Amino acid sequence: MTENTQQSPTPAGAEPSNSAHADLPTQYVPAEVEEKLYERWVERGYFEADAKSDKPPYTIVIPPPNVTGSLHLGHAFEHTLIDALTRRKRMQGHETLWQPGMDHAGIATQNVVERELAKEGKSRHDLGREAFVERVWQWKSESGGQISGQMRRLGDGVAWSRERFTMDEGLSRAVQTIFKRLYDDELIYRAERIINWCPRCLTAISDIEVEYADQDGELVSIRYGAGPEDPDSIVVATTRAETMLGDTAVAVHPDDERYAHLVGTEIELPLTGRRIPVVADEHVDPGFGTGAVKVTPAHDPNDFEIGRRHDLPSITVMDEHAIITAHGPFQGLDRLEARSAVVGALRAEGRIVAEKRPYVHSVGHCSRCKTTIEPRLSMQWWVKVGPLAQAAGAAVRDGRVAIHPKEMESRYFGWVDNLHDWCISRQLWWGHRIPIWYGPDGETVCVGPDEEPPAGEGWHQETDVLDTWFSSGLWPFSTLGWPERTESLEKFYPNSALVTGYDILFFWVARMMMFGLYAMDGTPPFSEIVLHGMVRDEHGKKMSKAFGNVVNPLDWMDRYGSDAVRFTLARGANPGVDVPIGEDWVQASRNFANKVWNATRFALMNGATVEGGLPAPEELSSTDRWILSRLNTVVAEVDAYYDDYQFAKLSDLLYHFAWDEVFDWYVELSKTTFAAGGGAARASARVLGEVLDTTLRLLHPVMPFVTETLWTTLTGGESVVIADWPSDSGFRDTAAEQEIATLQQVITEVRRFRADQGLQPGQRVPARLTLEGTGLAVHEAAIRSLLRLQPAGEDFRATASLPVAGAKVELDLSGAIDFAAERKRLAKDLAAAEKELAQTTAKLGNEGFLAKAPDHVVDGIRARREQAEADIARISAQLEALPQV
RNA sequence: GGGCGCAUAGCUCAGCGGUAGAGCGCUGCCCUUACAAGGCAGAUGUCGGCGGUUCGAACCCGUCUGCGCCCACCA
Repeated sequence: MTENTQQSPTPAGAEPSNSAHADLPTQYVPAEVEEKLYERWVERGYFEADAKSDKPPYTIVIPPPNVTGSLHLGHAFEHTLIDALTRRKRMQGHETLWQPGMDHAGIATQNVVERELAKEGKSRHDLGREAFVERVWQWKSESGGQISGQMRRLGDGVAWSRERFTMDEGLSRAVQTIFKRLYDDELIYRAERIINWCPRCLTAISDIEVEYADQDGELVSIRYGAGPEDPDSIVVATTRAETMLGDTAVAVHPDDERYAHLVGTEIELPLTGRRIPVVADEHVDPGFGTGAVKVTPAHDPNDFEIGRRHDLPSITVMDEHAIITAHGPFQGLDRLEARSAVVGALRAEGRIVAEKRPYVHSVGHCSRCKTTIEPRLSMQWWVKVGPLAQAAGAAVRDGRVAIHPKEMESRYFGWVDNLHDWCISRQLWWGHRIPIWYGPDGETVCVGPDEEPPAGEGWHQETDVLDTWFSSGLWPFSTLGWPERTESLEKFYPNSALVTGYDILFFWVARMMMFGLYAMDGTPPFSEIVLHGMVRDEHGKKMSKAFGNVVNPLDWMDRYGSDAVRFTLARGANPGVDVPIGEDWVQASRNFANKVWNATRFALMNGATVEGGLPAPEELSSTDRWILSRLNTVVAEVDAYYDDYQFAKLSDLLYHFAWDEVFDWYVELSKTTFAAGGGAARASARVLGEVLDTTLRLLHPVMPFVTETLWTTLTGGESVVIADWPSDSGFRDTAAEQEIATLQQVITEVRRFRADQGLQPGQRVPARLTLEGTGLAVHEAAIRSLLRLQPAGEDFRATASLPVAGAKVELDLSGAIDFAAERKRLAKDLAAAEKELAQTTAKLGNEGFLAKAPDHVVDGIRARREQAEADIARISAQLEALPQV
């Protein structure tokens, strides 16, 4: 962009000036303006939020991206929505905060840095904890900038001065504070349980970090007992044969008569020489398999519960790498090697009585590295979620928090109502270290943020860190300074809306609800939860590296501009539904941006202005009144869509209003007015200025860059970022709307005729217009211009007559006309109209319909019948007007 | 095993009780002095199948088929 965006506007009443558009090239080139505009916005502080402001607050926090990552189209999509919401609210006069920041993303980040180390042939253990963490910080400082750079490219209007990181000192303090409070309230505790263990990441993970997938396995049935001849042997089935090394019982249902005599006895566990008890437990389904279950308390969550009920020992047979530790021939084998080795050994003993393979069952995998999860008995820290989850459910049930789209509520309730305690400890080095200190005599002390850890011999801090979602759960208030009661916290908490993908409803949203309600004395963290879908490719397929359909948004932004990418994403954003996106569609959006650009250029060339008040309606042409009436309707509709988070609807509406109505009709109709000059031209120039000014402001939240360039050029205003959001003036002119609709009908019909006749679009045709009684007389010049009609000369000889909507257009086609084709076409139209007439007449003769249908429907049918009658008359007249061949 | 959702034009999707829509794609004509990244005109659908409710169903109910997603201690 050049300096002239800062020029003062065309003076009121001046002749159309060419100065403003002089430097606007004929095509919009995003790369030339976007970066400069963004830097200007930031320099001027438009995106900063003032806690002291007396404007009403509007707050949205960024779903913090992983520091090590880079933005993908999903982020671009999410940011487009958030940015659009906040930009609109800013224009509406709110003190707007779009809180930026990033997440330390515990496991994910640690994995990335470990991979880097692996390239150097090192492991984190070679560095040691301290050096490793230092290395991660270094990595963070290198890659964190990448994301903010991408956000700038996107045009994200975030308050950069407030950028936060979940491992910041302040946020760490928030973590420590809430941990301490939860601990003191006995909502955090330590317990030994079966947890989901990732043998690759070497840490516990929570239930929702496990992804289940159907997988082929082998179900083997094993005879426990003295041997095949033993009448009291019991057959059990398993897909994880290696765990039998840790079996400490066989369980049967208490009512199962087949096994009743064995309950309380002991049975031989093959391969081990051990004898294990047979217990009766309700959990066993007597109808499944043989009705008997092997029990491995140390390696299966169900078995753990059974073991607890029957006071069974737990025998751990695998280490943290899932290598067999049990003494014997299997020691040192990996779990899969052990599985086949155990089955082989059992088979050799004749103890395998049945095998079923493939046997499809659901297997859990680490969501971070896809390694098969190994249930493992271990000591971990837990959040007792009962009371927290109940409050989180209640806040939505009683309407304090709304979920959009509403269908997602059932998922939310299903989760918070059936939540198991949350395992929050991770055996990682990157993260918030749990503020617990253990004493020499087994004491446990939770250390608050301002407290000194216990000193002295034998005290040491817990080595585990917290689940990364523990800190992101505090994000809506930790970023505002909590636990301090800062001005920002007072001003911007609760947040207004929370915009994020439905995929992290449980991971993040539910946790924020729980922590927000708990930490902020029952005030939910936000009042609206807006869940968007996932970005997919143009065929609706998930984007993934494996499919090779991953798109780098920067690539598209480079080629088509940020506005095009944003507009495409917004236009696909139906609530809660996945959004497919393809390059063709981005091109279409780029074309739209270019269209807006050129329409504004045209307007400027014709003196469009925003100076002075709008002329009174009675001083305006019906064309002007029509577009102003439509404009205000659109303003109201866009507002309604925004309030309902209907981004696709509002984008589509603006696209069609701008392109179809303003550019293709209003601008075209106004060309003759501008050409004629005078008062009417000045009035239209003012109206066009008004329409563009408003349309650009309406478009700005979804297309910030092109609208900024054009709006400042058009209005001379400082920036559309801080312009007022348009409001519906209430002006409506249905008569003008009707008149223009008729005008459009006439023009379309004649154009159709011309096209059917093979007349070249630019070819001038002598014509006589009869417009009396149609109300269209004032539009004669425009009609002639749009239809390329010349005045009828002395030798005028009409060869085609088109009566349309009461108007009559006689064309002198000098014999070039294809009457047969036209007759055929009109006959087809006539048949359609007659069918319509028959249908509507039948309907109006239906007593049930008349009795039960609402008035407006009946009136609608009447109108259709009248229209059909009119069409028949019109087409008949056209047919008659055709010369007989 | 439980729950939710989706099947509408070639593709991707709106519409969710009263004449079947959009974008892209497609066909024809045009560089009509803002824009060919454009203009004008046009073609295209037994709204997944079968029943039912209704004066009227793409829309409501039932059912079948095919997909997708979420949840679950599927030994």
